[in-house]
Amino acid sequence: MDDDQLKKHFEEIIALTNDEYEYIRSHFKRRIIKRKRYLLQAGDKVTNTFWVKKGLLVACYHDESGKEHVVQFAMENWWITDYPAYFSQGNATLSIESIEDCEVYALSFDDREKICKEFHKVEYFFRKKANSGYAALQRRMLSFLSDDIKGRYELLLKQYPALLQRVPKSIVASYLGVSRETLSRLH
Amino acid sequence: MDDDQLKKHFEEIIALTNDEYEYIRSHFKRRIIKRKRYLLQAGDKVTNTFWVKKGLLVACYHDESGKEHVVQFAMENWWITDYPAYFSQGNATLSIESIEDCEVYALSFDDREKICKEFHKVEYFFRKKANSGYAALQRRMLSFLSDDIKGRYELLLKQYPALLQRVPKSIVASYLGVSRETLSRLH
DNA sequence: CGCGCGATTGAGTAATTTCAAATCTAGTGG
DNA sequence: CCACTAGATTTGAAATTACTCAATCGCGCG
Repeated sequence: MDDDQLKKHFEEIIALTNDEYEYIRSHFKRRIIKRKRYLLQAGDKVTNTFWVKKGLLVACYHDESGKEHVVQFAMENWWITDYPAYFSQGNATLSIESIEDCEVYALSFDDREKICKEFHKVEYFFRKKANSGYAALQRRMLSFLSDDIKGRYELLLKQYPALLQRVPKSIVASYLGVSRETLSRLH
Repeated sequence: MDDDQLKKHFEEIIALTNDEYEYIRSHFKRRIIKRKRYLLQAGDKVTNTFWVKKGLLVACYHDESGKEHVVQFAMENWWITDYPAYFSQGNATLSIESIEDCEVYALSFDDREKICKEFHKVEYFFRKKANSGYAALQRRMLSFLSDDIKGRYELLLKQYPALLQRVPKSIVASYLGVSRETLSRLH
């Protein structure tokens, strides 16, 4: 019914027997969404985090004036949700929108805590994920502090060249914290 | 010889027997540093993360032009290191400097992994810490994307009022990503 | 062919930076 | 108690950068 891409994803960090994997897998709910749909909307209670099997999504914040600010991308094998809301089991500040048709696997907060309790190595897996996510976000933060727009764009280009092929420039601009016109004038 | 502030810190998240705590505690090395000293310098191999018992420090990046960019603060009960370098056991891009006289406890990467392996609940503790750190950093990132300088300053003021009493404004300005002159002109 | 969306370009405006100078403040020694 | 100094903060003015708004361009698709 489904290939073992999720299994491979876990096995990049921890070893799993088939039984263990099947058990873990049973806590995920498959979700198919079309391009340009909301997986999560600001205000919703955030119960799930999503592992992306296929497709591309963005987490963004809509400010009072209606402007959209891109907080996070997620493509294949990345995880996405409104983390501050997820961890505190509160309501979303962010929205998550699909840029392409997507296949994602939802894992609820409670189930995540449950499988972390049940398997020490799953706890380890998510600790490692959290650590690398933090490191990546800190690099982005540092780039905001010390690079000009061109430098930020080039870092993104270097780190995720594939992403820029798939995301409209206006959304890239928002991720970089500049207007689309300014991004367009870089060269 | 030392009070149990570190124990209390762990016990905000997990329960520990005295023996367990003493064992965990034995992996930390106490380090005293005076104001305006480097705990870590760019280029050093990063082996430790530091829990702050007393004092205040900043992690900052010195760019080619010599400008200083503040990536992180740490005061009592916070943790600080150059995380990207620590997790990859590489060399520091950041420096860590004390703003006040400090007492910190160093935990090496290897020891951290060791006690995480030995105690499931310690793994849990550090996963929770990583999660809340990530959420906080994402809030800061979002503030950079969607707030103007005044908004960013007010958020910092709201979240960490005590911090602003202890940190020179020029360093706060750097943390906010603006020149000290601009911060000074806010009112 | 024409529509619609994304990307680019132009021009004027607003915000921030830089550099320089002035002011304030806490600590020190007379 | 006062003068002095070093460091931090504030203020001023010019230069730079990015923004906004508007118009145009380019391209894929019905």
